[in-house]
Amino acid sequence: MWGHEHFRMKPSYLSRIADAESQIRAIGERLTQPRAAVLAVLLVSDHAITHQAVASAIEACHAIDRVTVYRVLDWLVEVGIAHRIAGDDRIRRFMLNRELDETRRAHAHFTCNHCGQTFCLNNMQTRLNFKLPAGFKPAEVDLKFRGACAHCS
Amino acid sequence: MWGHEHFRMKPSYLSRIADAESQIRAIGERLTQPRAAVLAVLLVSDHAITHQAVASAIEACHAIDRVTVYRVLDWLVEVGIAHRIAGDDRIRRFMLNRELDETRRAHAHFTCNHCGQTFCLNNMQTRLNFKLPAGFKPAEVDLKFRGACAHCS
DNA sequence: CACGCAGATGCGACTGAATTGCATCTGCGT
DNA sequence: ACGCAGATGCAATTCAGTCGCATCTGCGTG
Repeated sequence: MWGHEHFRMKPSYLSRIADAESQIRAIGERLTQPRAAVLAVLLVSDHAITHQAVASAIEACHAIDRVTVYRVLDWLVEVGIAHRIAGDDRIRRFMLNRELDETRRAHAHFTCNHCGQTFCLNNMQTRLNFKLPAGFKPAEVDLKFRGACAHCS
Repeated sequence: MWGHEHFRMKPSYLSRIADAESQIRAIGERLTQPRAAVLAVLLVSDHAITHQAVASAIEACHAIDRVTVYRVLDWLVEVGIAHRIAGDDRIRRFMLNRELDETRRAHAHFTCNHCGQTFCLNNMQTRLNFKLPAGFKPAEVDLKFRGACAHCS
């Protein structure tokens, strides 16, 4: 039920290395091979993936250190290219930001109880009118669904 | 900034041991000393607390095994007395269910970026009208806020 | 009230995600 | 081509949570 994180990830991320490189250059950050590889892996994934999945995908082609993958993922979050999702299983998943400033605004994620995948619902039409207790000032909102995804239901 | 999980927890949970015991008996479950102690700790906490915080609170009075605390917390969730909150820091926090059937319905939590505490906003008036992509069938909804809490803002 | 046992506890060892320290290497501006 | 700030690789470590197993105990039964 779990553990098949990448079955909907295209066979290779190599085709997107060039895209990744130009995206990194575009924001004026230092371009390195690990950074391009990690970003390329995220580019070909349509759902949030774990550090493990990223590392495995790259290791199929190049040797790369696990720690470097951790650091590059953190860096991608830092520079605003990707965001991190804290799962109930204590494993962090990463996904590209499709919209500008997505990190600071409201997120919506859907985790499938069957295939275990986490999707990012950025195109969702949501209006939540909440009334927080007095004094509570939210900076970020994270809306998380659990259930059956479109492929498993 | 982090690490002071219990500053708003009353000095001792011992005054609530009796309450805890009767609550456990009321649901027809086996009453043991660790179960009463863990439940009593949750009873005196107004926010979600970690396994660590529960264990420390009890160890100040009785000796108790870390693993037992884990098992009792899981058991409390299982029987519907408490619920678990997955934090961004990969640490699970536990809190009593104030309303019946709270576990299955929508949750709302607020994590303060200043004091690190997680509050349960069960009295929140929220109506979220969301339109998920076709085929996605949510079973649970979890709404998480991050920002400044009433005491830190 | 003693007995028996299912199930709870205690203890030690283990897992696996994530982090840290440090030596080495490399992208990139000069 | 050169130099160095910052990125990488590697080994060791941390820490929440889990597992296996021996022992103990709550509680129903005779």
